[in-house]
Amino acid sequence: MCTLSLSAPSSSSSFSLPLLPQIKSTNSITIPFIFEAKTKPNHSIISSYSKSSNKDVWRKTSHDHDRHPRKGRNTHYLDHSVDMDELLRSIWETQNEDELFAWDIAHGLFDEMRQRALAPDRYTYSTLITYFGKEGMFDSALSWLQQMEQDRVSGDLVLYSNLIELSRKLCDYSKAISIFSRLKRSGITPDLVAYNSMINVFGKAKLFREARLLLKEMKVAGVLPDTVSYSTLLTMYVENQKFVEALSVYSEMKEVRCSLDLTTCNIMIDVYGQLDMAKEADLLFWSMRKMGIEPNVVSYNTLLRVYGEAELFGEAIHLFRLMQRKDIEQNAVTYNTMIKTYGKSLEHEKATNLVQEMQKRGIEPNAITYSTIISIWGKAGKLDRAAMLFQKLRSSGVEIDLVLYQTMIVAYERAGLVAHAKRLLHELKRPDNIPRDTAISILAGAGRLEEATWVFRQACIDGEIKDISVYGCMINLYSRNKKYTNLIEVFEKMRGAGYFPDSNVISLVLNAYGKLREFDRADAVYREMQDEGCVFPDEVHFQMLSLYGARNDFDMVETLFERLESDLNINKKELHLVVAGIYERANRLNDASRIMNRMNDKGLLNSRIL
DNA sequence: ATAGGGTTAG
Repeated sequence: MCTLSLSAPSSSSSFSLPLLPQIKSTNSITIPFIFEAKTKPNHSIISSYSKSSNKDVWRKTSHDHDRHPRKGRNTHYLDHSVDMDELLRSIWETQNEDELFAWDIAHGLFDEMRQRALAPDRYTYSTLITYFGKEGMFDSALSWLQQMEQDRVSGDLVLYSNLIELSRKLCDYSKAISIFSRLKRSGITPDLVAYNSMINVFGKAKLFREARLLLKEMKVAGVLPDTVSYSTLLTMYVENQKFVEALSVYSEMKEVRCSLDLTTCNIMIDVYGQLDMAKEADLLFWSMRKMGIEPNVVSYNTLLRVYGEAELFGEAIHLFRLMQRKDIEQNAVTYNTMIKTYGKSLEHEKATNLVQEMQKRGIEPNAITYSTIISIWGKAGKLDRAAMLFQKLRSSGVEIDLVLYQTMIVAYERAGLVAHAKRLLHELKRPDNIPRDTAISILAGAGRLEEATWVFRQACIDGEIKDISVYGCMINLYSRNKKYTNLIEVFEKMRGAGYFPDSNVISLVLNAYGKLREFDRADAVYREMQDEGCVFPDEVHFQMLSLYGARNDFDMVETLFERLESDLNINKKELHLVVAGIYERANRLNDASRIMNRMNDKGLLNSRIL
């Protein structure tokens, strides 16, 4: 389990770095022991204790060696960062429960290297950053990056790629983009995998244009996009329901003779299905073998869903049983899909039977199975059965996730049992059996302002917010309810925890600052995020323009307008319309028409921008 | 010397 560093780390007196967690003095005894243990590069000592997560064992053994902590130690191992790497690995293998402990040791080593005039090189930093990052101690990892840049040690592709991957896994896409721009600024050419990661990041950040532009950039940089590049792009469009765009990417792929593979086919079967092109989906599936691609369980499951959604119930059940006859792997997804299809064809008994069948075959039903069947039973008027299952799941300790809860609430509401629905919502306030993150997301999603606020505050105090999306949920909730002060409070907590806001959050935050007439702070956030290398969708820039307009700061409107006008990525027509609109609202009609004329002069009226 | 990317079910 990763532990996230959630509190804003404060600087410690012994080191000059910003962003450092405070070092607990009680841990200091452990550092000498690490030095002792590695007196000779003797990994066995460390690894033998690394099996134990009990720090007392460490201390006891340290004592057994009966040496003075800071005397007579031999630190040859510090000459090479490989040893450092090995050492850190050992430390982390102890699964130690305290991140400050790890930080303490790493810093002790680092300090030691400095004292011995051993210059930390990029491998030292790479090791530190990778390990802190992998442990989810992202702020610590970044502060090492800062230290590295201060030391004028240049990072390399591996290091930056690691950081990008880390941000991606934490869903901190703005940060990933920021690191990517840092990478390029330091003169490194990303390779194919790095580019593909970034296509994914831009997609997740919903920066569609930037993702597509990356393909062009790759070609310029001499890195040819491959099947993964294209399928990443396809996925981006699919995730955002832009199926027509996906089709166009697919045809471009074939145009440039980029080869198809299993994943691409699976994605495209899905796309055809979503576009109600079941026939094409069917055709693609059954021609895969001719292309030398063996369909896998994902291909089957996807086609199964396409059949179901097209109400081709005969085909669906036929395919489902064909898989069994031909001994093709079936999994929970297969069953869940088929159960859903039976729900659609109003055969809820058959759906119920399938739940039993999967259990008999050792395929464990999961939260999706349960919420599917609860929903089916609810619609079939078997609410008692649904409620009983839900109760049983809760008492059996199965993790109740967000959708499962909501399904049951919706089932109650459908049946007119509003009191029951309310009771469930109320229970979320007592987080005995539900993770706080989950509870907050449900409460916020259900628009329960007070309950969500209460649980969120508690969870912050207890340091239980582990998921960046929780902040987004709360910010959305406050925005919907025009609680701008609360919104800013959440935003500040989010920044304090080291997270970067995504474009949606930025946009809501700028809006909130605008409503509170805190224009300077809006401006500061906008600049800060840009300095960090964040890329904004056009809307965010336009919003900032509007804020300057609302403050009657037309100098800033003009300055930003000029800058955006020279930015190739901005939609120029919309930019002019937005600025003209700002002047119009301020009753500066001369300026408005000046902007409109400028637009017409440039022939932007009918131009298509990317 | 160090690593890393894309697909299915509520």
